[in-house]
Amino acid sequence: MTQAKNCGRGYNQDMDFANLFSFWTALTESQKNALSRASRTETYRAGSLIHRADGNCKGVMAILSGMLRVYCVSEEGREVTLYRVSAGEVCILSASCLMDSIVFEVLIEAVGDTEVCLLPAQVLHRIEEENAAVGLYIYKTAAEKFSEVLWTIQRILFMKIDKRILLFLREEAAREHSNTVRITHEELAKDIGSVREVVTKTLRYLADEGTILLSRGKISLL
Amino acid sequence: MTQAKNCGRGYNQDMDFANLFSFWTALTESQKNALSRASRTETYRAGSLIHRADGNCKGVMAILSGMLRVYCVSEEGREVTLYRVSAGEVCILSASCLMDSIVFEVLIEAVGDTEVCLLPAQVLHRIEEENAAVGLYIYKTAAEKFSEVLWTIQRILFMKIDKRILLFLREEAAREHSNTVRITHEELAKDIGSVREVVTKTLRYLADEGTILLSRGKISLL
DNA sequence: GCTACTTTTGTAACTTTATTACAGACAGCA
DNA sequence: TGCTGTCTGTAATAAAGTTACAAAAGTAGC
Repeated sequence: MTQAKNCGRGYNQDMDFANLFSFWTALTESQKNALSRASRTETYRAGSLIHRADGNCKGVMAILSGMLRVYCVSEEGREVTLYRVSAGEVCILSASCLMDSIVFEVLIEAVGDTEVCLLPAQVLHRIEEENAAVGLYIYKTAAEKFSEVLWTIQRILFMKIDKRILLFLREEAAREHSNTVRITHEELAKDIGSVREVVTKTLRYLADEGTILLSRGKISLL
Repeated sequence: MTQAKNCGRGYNQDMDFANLFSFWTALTESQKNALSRASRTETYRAGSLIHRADGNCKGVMAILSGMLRVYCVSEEGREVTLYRVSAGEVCILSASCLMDSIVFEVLIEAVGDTEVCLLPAQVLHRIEEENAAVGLYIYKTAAEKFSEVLWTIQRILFMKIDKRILLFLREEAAREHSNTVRITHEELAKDIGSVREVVTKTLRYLADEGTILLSRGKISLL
């Protein structure tokens, strides 16, 4: 029914889109057609920058495979990860230009090689003016993400470094169904909003204590 | 036309509401009537708590006079101010229960004696189901506030304490059209996300340097 | 295998900020 | 005037971030 030039190749593409984007069912047929025709898959190399702080932005993207990292940077280059977006989830801040009178100073990069289904900002913007459900979806999804970010921030502000590290490792372990997490101290530092040297020292302390086991590029929970 | 039992007593109450709440014009007559009848003014004493972290919440409130402070607290009781809401502005996080699948761990207190026009959550929730503009307004306003919060957080994470203090003082001075700010070190510490002792020391340094002038309960910019 | 190179980890000295603890200064009021 | 509570000052210590450098582990080319 709806025709996607680039995004998805299933028998029932309408259902594919509906699974990726929860506002899909609120669209008219012609809106669905316009969006699915404008949609396209994009592939990003590990480490490549998808979104900068300046005005222009790509649009709403559903992650098909891989992972994105949304983070902010200080003038000196210190990074703090706000959250990650994994396969099956939607990245909304890559559509920040659709939210007027709001400017987010955030960057988005691909963690591993990442494939997304992109709904371009331009087309979404046009449809938003016809259909209030689109605007509602965008702002609601953004607000949801921000509530997550607030939790992350509260951890950084109030929790001591050793607890933050352990909490992060346990969450990662649970997500990957393994008690070994493949990550460098540098990455871990960015994820918990700290710096590499402090993370290294704290990890060493936790290892001496017998809580974790360290090896190059990976950490095992005991 | 619309009848407000408690909120406002002007000749043209419809216009009053429209000035306070930008979604007002998108409502039907009966919705306006229902809301304005359910609305009420509430007065809070300086320092009183308006919103806790738990589930229940009051609703959307426009500040008529005074000021609210939205902040979060650590387990040990350390407070960090996220933002303030002044007369003429709208407090949206006091309606957090209207945003489903979102939980904000924030508190709201009255800074000075404060008078608000409250649109109760219950009634708003009913109207939201009939009129998409209400939901859009709520989530959009929340997203806007969060973008402000993100700036505040970035300051706390990346900016040194002396710059943060001076920036805050200059903003306060501009807002009050006076280069003397009435505030205690304790309050200032909460506002910039630090602690009183550090603020006292830094202020002393700035005073010795000749940038500011200190006296009990107030700080003057030179 | 050996060497050159990159990435990752380790460590130490130092700075900044937070925590803990206590004391003095000031203002209002009984 | 003295009492009381709030506000400010200070110091010792702990936690975290910064700067600087080096060792260890992995990778690629020969």
